[in-house]
This record gives sequence, structure tokens and C-alpha cells, in this order.
Amino acid sequence: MANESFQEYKKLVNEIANGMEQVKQLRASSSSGNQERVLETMLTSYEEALLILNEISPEGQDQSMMISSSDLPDRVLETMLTSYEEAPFLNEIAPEGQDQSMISSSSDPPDSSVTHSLKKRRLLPMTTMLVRADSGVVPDDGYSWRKYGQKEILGSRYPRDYFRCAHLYHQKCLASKQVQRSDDDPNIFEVKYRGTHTCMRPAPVPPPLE
DNA sequence: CAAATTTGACCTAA
DNA sequence: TTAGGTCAAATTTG
Repeated sequence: MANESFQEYKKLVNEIANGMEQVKQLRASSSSGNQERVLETMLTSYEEALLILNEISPEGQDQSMMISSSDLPDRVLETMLTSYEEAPFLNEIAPEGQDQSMISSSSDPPDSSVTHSLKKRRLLPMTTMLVRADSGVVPDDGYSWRKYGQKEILGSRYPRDYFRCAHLYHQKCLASKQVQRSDDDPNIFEVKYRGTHTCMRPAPVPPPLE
């Protein structure tokens, strides 16, 4: 069934992938710190958008209940718009050619109901790794962390611990991590890292395996 | 004593 | 409202 919505779907995927590629190139050639950060945010959004598209990909048998072809682009566009709002300077770098249509905001419509919510804080993605802890204690990863919370997680047998870099105050190091014992194997811990250390502290030895 | 942890309260997105 | 993330006062640790 190569119906219309499927064609649209493929087109959308291409557009996003294409835009993502552009951002990557842009990132590779610029060096300003702030721009770098913004580009990083945008890249993340693109990736999220593609993930969403994958989740609801029309490949499955039940195509009939596939998105009404309008609420899907809405989700994607909302995600992307958030990023573009954080990157006004990009208006000047308007890429040659096509995909302006995705950036609907350039010639502001007067009563955009979207403009009110421009204060979204976008958090960095977490990278997860599994760590063996035969002694029941999580091996040191070389950084000094300070624990700031612990939570019971619904459906998990063990609580989740919250840490952030111990140098948050002396330096602006925003790195943080979460640790949670695995449900199935008590000797395995799931360690999630967010952000990278700006403090150049001791041996940054990222733990093994994943 | 300072510094790190514990733990219930607080905050907020879904 | 709930679940998950964070704050911060009390407590423990070194």
C-alpha cells in the first residue's frame, strides 16, 4: 500500500535526515562555544524526531490506524521548533534550497498559539552502560560524584540513586549520573551518564563494557 | 569542625 | 493526580 501518507512519511523522514546532515556539517565547520551548544541541541531534536517516526512507522500491518497524517508532523515540528527558537541566529544561515517549509516561523503569523511556550529547557540525552559489580558495590569510574537523591522506581525492585559532579560549585561542571541495580541480575548496575565533565579532575576513565 | 550522605518534602511534566 | 527528579535539613562520616 504505497498510499499517500506513506509517501509523505518517507518524504518527511528524508527532510529530517537531510536537515540533520546539514546541522552536522555546520557543527563541523563552526567553533563558537554557544553555537556549538545550540547545534548540539538541534541535532538531538532531529534524532528524537526520527525516533518518533520510527516508533510509528507505517511498516506494520495495521496501517489503517496510522496517524491521521497531521498529528505526526505536529509532534515533530513542535520538537524542532523548540530548537529553532533557541537558535535565532540560524535565520541568517538559511540553507540554500528546499526545506524552509519546516521552519514555519520566519514570517510570524500574528496569533501563533505556539509562541507562548518558548522557555522549554532541553536536557541532554543520557548514555547508559551496564556495569558489573560482583561485590555488590558499584566500581569507581574515576570521577568524584556527590549523591543528591534516591528514588523508588515503579516496577523496579531497587531504588535509583542520583549523583552529580562534586565540582558543581567550584566549577560549572554539570555532569550527572544515575545508578540503578538491575532487576534480573543483582550484580549488574545500570549507570546512566548525562553531560560531560568540564572539570578536568582526576583520570577520566570511562567504565568498561556496555 | 567541614564535608558527604540520607531522606522526606517539594516541584513539575505527563 | 502520579511518577520521577531535585532540594535541603538533619544526620552521619572522616
